[in-house]
Amino acid sequence: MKNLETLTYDELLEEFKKILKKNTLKFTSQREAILSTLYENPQHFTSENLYMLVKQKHPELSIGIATVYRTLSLLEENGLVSSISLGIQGKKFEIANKPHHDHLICESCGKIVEFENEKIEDLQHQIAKENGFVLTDHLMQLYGICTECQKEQNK
Amino acid sequence: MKNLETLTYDELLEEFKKILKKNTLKFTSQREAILSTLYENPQHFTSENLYMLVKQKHPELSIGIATVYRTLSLLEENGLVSSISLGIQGKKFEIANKPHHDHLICESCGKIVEFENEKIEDLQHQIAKENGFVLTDHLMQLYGICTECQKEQNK
DNA sequence: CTAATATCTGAATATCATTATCAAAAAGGA
DNA sequence: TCCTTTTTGATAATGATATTCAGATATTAG
Repeated sequence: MKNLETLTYDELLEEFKKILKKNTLKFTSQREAILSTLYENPQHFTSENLYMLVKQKHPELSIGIATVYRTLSLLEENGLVSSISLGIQGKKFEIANKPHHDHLICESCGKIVEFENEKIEDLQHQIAKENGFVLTDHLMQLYGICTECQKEQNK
Repeated sequence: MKNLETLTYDELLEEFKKILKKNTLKFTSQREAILSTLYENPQHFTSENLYMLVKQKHPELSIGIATVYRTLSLLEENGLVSSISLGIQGKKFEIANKPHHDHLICESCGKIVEFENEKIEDLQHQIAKENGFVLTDHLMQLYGICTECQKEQNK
């Protein structure tokens, strides 16, 4: 698979069709609507939020929440979408056509800032190695209070 | 509060009683059974696992799953217990009387190795600062395949 | 293009972990 | 000990996600 970071929507769509074909799955208008909505809105969505936006953007289609869940799982299994678990706030999804990054999350307003840090990645590999693990993935979330919410608290 | 890392069980119990008193809560045998089970078994428990172990260790007590959930929340709010969210595998709890650490998790067998790395912690604070955040907490989980499971796969 | 077949869909229902409710029991202060 | 408040376990409620199923749709062979 090409590096997802550089994909245009058409290329992403081709990637998706290739995956579908490989798994004997069908290309449907619901699946495309979900993919295009994710591509056009590179934010973090809950399943419910995405469901509502897809319905709004594609009023001509009938679409059910179950299809959104099914398609998100499919996309995530195949690396086109990534997710983060936010405890009480639930699970959020985003399109995976951007460089790897981690998340800095405001505990007050829920704002998510993306960042990436190569030094930390290197250290993570080193730690895994020291413990005899082959590293396959990682999750790093920093929690804090953003500038705006700090001001809010001082009022 | 004293540094939890150095606490004996009796000291931990005193800490707990102090917290209860401060919040006008009562010291009950169920609450003590949960705390002592966590102290004597410094592993990672799901609520369900802990519930079963407490029942087994204290057959003389009647104990309900709801009480386990309630007590874990209480302990976590007061820093005596910490938790990690493991996606599909659910939420796991452990007693917080050890140094801060993060987790390296085997995706094959579920084994959890604890580690701590000061350099990463420093970098995390730096990242938060660069983005105007005051850091309150963080979550770092490394996923991989442990030595044993690597051997297993090569059989 | 058409027919045949497998996959998909939405709606409804089921599931599973966690939380809320409530009446009876226990704790702890006077 | 008594009285008030909190706690408890059982059960019901909740909410997010998964499953079921019959009708709709996509793909493929011809």
